[in-house]
Parts: sequence; C-alpha cells; structure tokens
Amino acid sequence: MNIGDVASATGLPAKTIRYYEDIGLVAPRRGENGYRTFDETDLHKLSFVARSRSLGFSTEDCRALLELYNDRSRASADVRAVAEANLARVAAKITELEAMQKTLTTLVHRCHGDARPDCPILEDLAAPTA
Amino acid sequence: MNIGDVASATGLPAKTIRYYEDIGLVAPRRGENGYRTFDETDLHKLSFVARSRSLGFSTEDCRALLELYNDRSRASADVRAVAEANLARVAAKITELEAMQKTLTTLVHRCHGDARPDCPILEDLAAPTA
DNA sequence: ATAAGGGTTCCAGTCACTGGAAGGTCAAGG
DNA sequence: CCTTGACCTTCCAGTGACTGGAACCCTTAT
Repeated sequence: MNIGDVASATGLPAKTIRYYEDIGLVAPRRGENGYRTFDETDLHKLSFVARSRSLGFSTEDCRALLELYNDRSRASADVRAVAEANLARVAAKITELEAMQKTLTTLVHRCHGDARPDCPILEDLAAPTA
Repeated sequence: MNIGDVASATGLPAKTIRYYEDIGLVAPRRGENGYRTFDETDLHKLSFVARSRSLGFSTEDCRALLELYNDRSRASADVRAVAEANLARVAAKITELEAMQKTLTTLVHRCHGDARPDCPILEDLAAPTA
C-alpha cells in the first residue's frame, strides 16, 4: 500500500502519516522507487494511533500505548494508568471550558448587541465584577 | 512601573508581557536604562488581555477587543459577534471533550487494572466496537 | 568589591501538525 | 514517444501562545 491508500483507509492526511513516521510511531519499508510501502501491521498501528489521538491521547501516549499493545506481558494496570491520566486531563479541560462558557454566556446575554456603543462585555473585560 | 510590578499586578509572567509587546498588544515606553516603563493604561490593557485570554479569546481576538474598547463609537453588536464566535468555539470544544470523556470513562471502568495482560482499553484502541 | 535580584536581547523549543516549493515516478491516452 | 495528471518524495517554514535558557546590563545593599 502506498501512503495515499493508507490515508484513505485511516482518514489521516498523508502529511500526518509522514509526520508519524518522522517521530517514529510507524516505520514503513520503502519500495524501489523510494515510495513508502505500508503493510497490514503499519495500517493497524496507524488506525490505533488515529483512534488514540481522537480520544485525546498525546503522541507520546500513543507511543507508550503502542508499546504496551505489543508487550504481551504488560499489566492492564499500566494501560489504565495512561488512560486515567488522560481522562483527568480531559475532565480538567472540560471544567475550565465550562467556566468560560458560563461567563461568556452571561456576558453575551447581557449585551443588547445593537448599534449603540455601550457594551457590558467590554465593561467586564476591562473590570470584571466578582 | 517596571515589568515585574506589572507581572505581579496582572498575574501574567514577565515573559508573557514581553511577548504581548512583541505582537503589539501593548507598547510601554522605555526608561533611560532601557527598561520598559508601564503606565496605568498599559496595566489596564494587560489586565484586559489577561481577562480576555482567561475567557478563551485568542490573542487576535484580544487585539480586536482592545480596538473596540478604544473606539468610542463601536457598536455593541460588533463586540457581541466576537464573543459569540468564541462562545461557539468553546461550546464545540466542550462537546468534543465530553465525547472523549464518555468513551474514556467507559474504557477505564471496563479495565480491571491489575497485573493481568488482557486489557479492554487496548482492545478498543486496536479495533473500536461501535 | 561583590552579591542578589531586578532588567535586557535573542535563539530555540514546545505540540501536532500544515502549507508550499521543487522535483521524481507511474499509468493512461493521443 | 510524449505528455498529462495523479501520485509520490524531501525539505523548509509557519501556526499559537507561550516558555526556557544563555549571556549580558543595571541597581541597591552590604
């Protein structure tokens, strides 16, 4: 398989796949012509990474997870630790964003949003109340 | 005021304040010795930016908001448009993260997390069910 | 005189890509 | 045989919003 095939199979842009090779997440062989040649294992790894990334794991997490995946004797606790750390990050981010959302919603609602110049949003940014 | 005073007043790291000068969000004068000299207006601007950033506005948004703030004849609708766009971004991000959270939570719960090697987390990453 | 604690610049690195230029390869059609 | 177009290659640079670090200057106190 060439990179384009893998791109459509995984949904990852070819650029991204090259980048993943760069940072050592995958190591396809090369054909006579210098083209990358992906086998089923490469494809599987890339799908794994794509799925992991979509769940918020960093590329370093992906590297660790791939290693754990290939280590037949890993403890499931090790995997869970990685997943829990990520879950904590995600939860923290949600909390942070929800606080923003709350404030922004209030401000947007308070602003009449017409042609007049007075604006509660700017007033809050300039000197937040509470 | 020197940069350190502004840093403690705004809570922004000195490095960040220098960066904001770099990208033109603030333009403090310079003293004889080459030190940045911040006046009340600079301080106010930086607080404004800090507050805006904490609500998820990009630095470019901050630039626009500062301009609107200084434009006595702006329409509040213009400000609201910027805020609404940001709110939409924030909401979209929350939705995305909540989807991750949901899946991650399920996976973490499903994993017994002991010394045994079989792990539903890795299984899902390798071949997601549904 | 020196040491501590400011301040300055500039360069490089982060993270995970993404865009673009310049060029090589391959299969099909005229 | 030649061209066209769709692939592929490498390499360099840019994104956003900082952050770290080196090397150096300024000020104040001891």
